[in-house]
Amino acid sequence: MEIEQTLNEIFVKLFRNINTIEEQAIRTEEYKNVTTNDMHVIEAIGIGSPKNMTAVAKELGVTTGTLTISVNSLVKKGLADRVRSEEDRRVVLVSLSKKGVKAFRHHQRFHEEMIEAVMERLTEEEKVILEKALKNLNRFFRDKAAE
Amino acid sequence: MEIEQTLNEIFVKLFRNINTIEEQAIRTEEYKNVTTNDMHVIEAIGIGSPKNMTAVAKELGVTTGTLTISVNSLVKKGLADRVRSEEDRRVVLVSLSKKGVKAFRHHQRFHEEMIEAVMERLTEEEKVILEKALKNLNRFFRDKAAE
DNA sequence: TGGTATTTCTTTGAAGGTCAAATTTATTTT
DNA sequence: AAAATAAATTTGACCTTCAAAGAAATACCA
Repeated sequence: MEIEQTLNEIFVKLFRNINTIEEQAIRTEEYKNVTTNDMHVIEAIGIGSPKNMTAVAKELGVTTGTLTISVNSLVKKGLADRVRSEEDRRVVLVSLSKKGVKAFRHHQRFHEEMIEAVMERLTEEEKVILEKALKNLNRFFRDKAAE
Repeated sequence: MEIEQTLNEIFVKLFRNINTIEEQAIRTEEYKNVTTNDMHVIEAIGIGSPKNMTAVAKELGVTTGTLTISVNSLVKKGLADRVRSEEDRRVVLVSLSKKGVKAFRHHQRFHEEMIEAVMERLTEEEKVILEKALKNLNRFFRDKAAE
């Protein structure tokens, strides 16, 4: 009972504030004008080879129309480059600029820190249990989404 | 290494999709026009005695201007009632309507289901470990917010 | 008491993010 | 070549948010 209560409180806080929390982590001096959405799009573009709009939109689960607007923002801020494909001139390829890659790595560090914080003072055995619980959570979300 | 990787993937998904996930859970036939934000405000108003705008805004971490707009939406949808206080006529008291209370309980069930899903196949000992990890996460967020 | 300050809430203006539907441009199919 | 399909952008509408300004009521104090 006690634990269910604690879990519930944590989830409520998490759901309610997750955007704000992440936003605060992102908006340091250097990345003052980078929004959470910008950062999510940066993550989805990634540091590999350029991707077309449809692929990125699909990964993010947004329409391409929405992604167009997001990428406009990134390009305006100098975080991403947008190039028409030579093979198929309908296709637009997006990739991170130098500055974008830097932002990507910065955000990766935030994730790493978060994971370290969660793992803090957990033994290997305990980590395995945590993983199991989180996989349950993931499955719950997948099932919910499929409903 | 393996576990860190899994955790990272789960967190990325969680951060990116948490709103969508919750939205999908909320928007069943009966609550088609209830947004995630509506639901968060409903949670903050709660089923106890009426609350004034400032208190609810503070709990949600938004400005009172924002809350005014949110409450407009709830009132328009018949989910909340808004009454001027008799003691202090500057104060506006908001409370859930019958329909609002019903929505509140509906969302509570979503939380319960989620927690059940996470707890699935965890022993009591394992639950304690999960709680420990989530408290770490909570502390991390609190520290980040305070920075 | 009467005027100033403070408090509570709402309004306004601006900016992001989102979608569905319409449009444009390019490629594929027939 | 014409029609169908595909990729991306544009448009119009809605929701959420904030900061700043405004309105109304209460508190303070001289």
